[in-house]
Amino acid sequence: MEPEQSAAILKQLKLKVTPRRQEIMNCLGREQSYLSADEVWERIKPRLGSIGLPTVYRILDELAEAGVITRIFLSDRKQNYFLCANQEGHHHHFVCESCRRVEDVEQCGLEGVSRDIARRSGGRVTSHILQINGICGSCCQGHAGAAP
Amino acid sequence: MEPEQSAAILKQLKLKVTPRRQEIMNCLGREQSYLSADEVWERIKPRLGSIGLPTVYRILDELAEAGVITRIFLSDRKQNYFLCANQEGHHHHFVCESCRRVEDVEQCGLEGVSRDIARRSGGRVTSHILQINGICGSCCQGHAGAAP
DNA sequence: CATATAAATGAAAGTTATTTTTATTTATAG
DNA sequence: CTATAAATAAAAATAACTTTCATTTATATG
Repeated sequence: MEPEQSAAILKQLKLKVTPRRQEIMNCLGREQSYLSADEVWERIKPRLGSIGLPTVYRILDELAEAGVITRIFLSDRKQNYFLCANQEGHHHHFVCESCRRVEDVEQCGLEGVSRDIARRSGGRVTSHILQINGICGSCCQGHAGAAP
Repeated sequence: MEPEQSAAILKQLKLKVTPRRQEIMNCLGREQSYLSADEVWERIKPRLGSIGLPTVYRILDELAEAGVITRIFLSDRKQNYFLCANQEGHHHHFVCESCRRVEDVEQCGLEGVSRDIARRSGGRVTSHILQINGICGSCCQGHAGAAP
């Protein structure tokens, strides 16, 4: 992720463009997989001299609330975050349980569900969580049958 | 949930049929909304005389892993659990952000996604998380516009 | 450019959900 | 009934995450 892009995203969110925020976005943007708050911290510390862990938590939470980064749900309770190169258009993610790589899943098909809920019960849909888990192509080939 | 049903479910999972496990399933089965481990603990303590909190955590985790109960994802990091009366057929849940009630969502439409991933990248889908959040019908009517 | 101000961050301490460990108890197969 | 493997209690530990408040910094405005 280019510095200009992260700056633009932050400005759009009415957040100040600070080195910490940009560095966190750059760090996640370099990865094709998700990272925990702790992992982000370890990676950006040398680049910034120093940064407090609460700052990392705060920024990750802000960006996730704003929808810039995606929370990845795993069986351990830790929160993990992924910054998708594709910042446009509603889509979801396929998460490889073996190598942690995240791929886009274009198909969503939840517009129909929202309509159904509204029609059936008079309710209103505000958000949804969709995450596909599995073994990615290269992991399937690399060690066929090694899936958990 | 009837005692016979919980016993049958536990036997099918090769888990011992213990009073603690049954009481936890009964407790969740009585609710139309999700509960945290702590809430389950408070509710079953008087019925069992005493039970340790780690036991509650262990049993909830077992049942969730087995797919008998569903983890509900909220913005606070706490784990919450829901036991669906409908134990047959693949489906998902609509969670009311206002009253915590959980309703079934029959439509899923993820079979196509699995096929797509397999075709496009050679990957394999093992599971998926889908949760619809919103305001349920009665909350919408009860206090129209009171949604967060 | 200078500066006022609201937002952002650091540092340290605190909170709490969740887990681990080990000894004891209990469900169940035979 | 009895053996045994699984389940539970109790207490302590862990670690993810938050809070607080003093200090610093980005940025709007003159």
